[in-house]
Amino acid sequence: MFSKACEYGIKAAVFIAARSQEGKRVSLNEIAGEINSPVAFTAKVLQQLTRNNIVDSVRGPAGGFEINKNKADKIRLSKIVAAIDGDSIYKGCALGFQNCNENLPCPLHHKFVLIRNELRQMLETTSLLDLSKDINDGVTFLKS
Amino acid sequence: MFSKACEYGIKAAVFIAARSQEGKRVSLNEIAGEINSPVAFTAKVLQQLTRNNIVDSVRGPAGGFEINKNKADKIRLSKIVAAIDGDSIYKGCALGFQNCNENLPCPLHHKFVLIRNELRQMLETTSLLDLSKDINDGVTFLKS
DNA sequence: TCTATTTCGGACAATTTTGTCCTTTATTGT
DNA sequence: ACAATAAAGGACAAAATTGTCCGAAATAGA
Repeated sequence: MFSKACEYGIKAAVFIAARSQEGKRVSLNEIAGEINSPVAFTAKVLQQLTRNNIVDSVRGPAGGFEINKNKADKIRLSKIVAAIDGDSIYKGCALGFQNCNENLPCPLHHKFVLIRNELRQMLETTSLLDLSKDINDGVTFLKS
Repeated sequence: MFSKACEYGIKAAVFIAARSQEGKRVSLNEIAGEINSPVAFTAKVLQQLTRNNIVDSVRGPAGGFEINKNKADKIRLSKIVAAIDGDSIYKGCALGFQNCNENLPCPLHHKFVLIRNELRQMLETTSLLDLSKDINDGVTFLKS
């Protein structure tokens, strides 16, 4: 479904958002520890999120990553996924055709339309605020 | 979503099923030409399908691949996907956790359950016969 | 200013996926 | 038996993804 990079990206963003809601900035090491990901690789993913203005980074002592408290509700999952994996998972053809559509449908086109739209809907309506609340309420988890 | 190998596998299986419904056996070269895939790589994918008893192969002159006319309605898309990519796309966690469930849900678990079930439902109910009919009726296509 | 901390960024390495080439094996027709 | 055809299978190559390492740049505090 999602690439490893994207999985880490989503987990990291959710964790950063959760801590940011509580007014706390988190470091790369904290993040990697919390989401159980390779530190250096996670750093690369975080760079992508930073360049895409999804998270803000601060260098130096007591630096780290954060997400503006008031912006978490405006950052949708689709933005994170698009920044790392592109939007083909929720916009593209199931069989990889570039120009699959109602007029030139692939064998799965009609069967897949509903699923893709539902996935798209989910990604485009779910915000980091939603997800971070669940984490802070202890009803969802970033580790197994 | 699906790997390239799986995309080729689905396309190839649909094409073989379509031709088999018309009593025709098809060669590797015909298949690769029809679905626009690299010949040698497609051969590997077809081997996987053959080993999994999804298609039958016949060597020698006038040989090729076929799918028993009466079995096409019993072969579900899920079987093909599972043979090539495994079942994690329609059974696994969106964030890659091995033990994500109602008791230990990842941040996306509840939002993803519906989508995954719908995908699973689609893959487990769609047969090669269904898909091959559309091809033979000229309402869906294997090439762009 | 100096040091410690932390992200940034480039280069590199390992692994997986994708793709190629060539030999072997089976089968058919002559 | 022989030649031609087509899949099977092994070895290898290229590309993409995942992951590591290390020095540079920025920043805060002493």
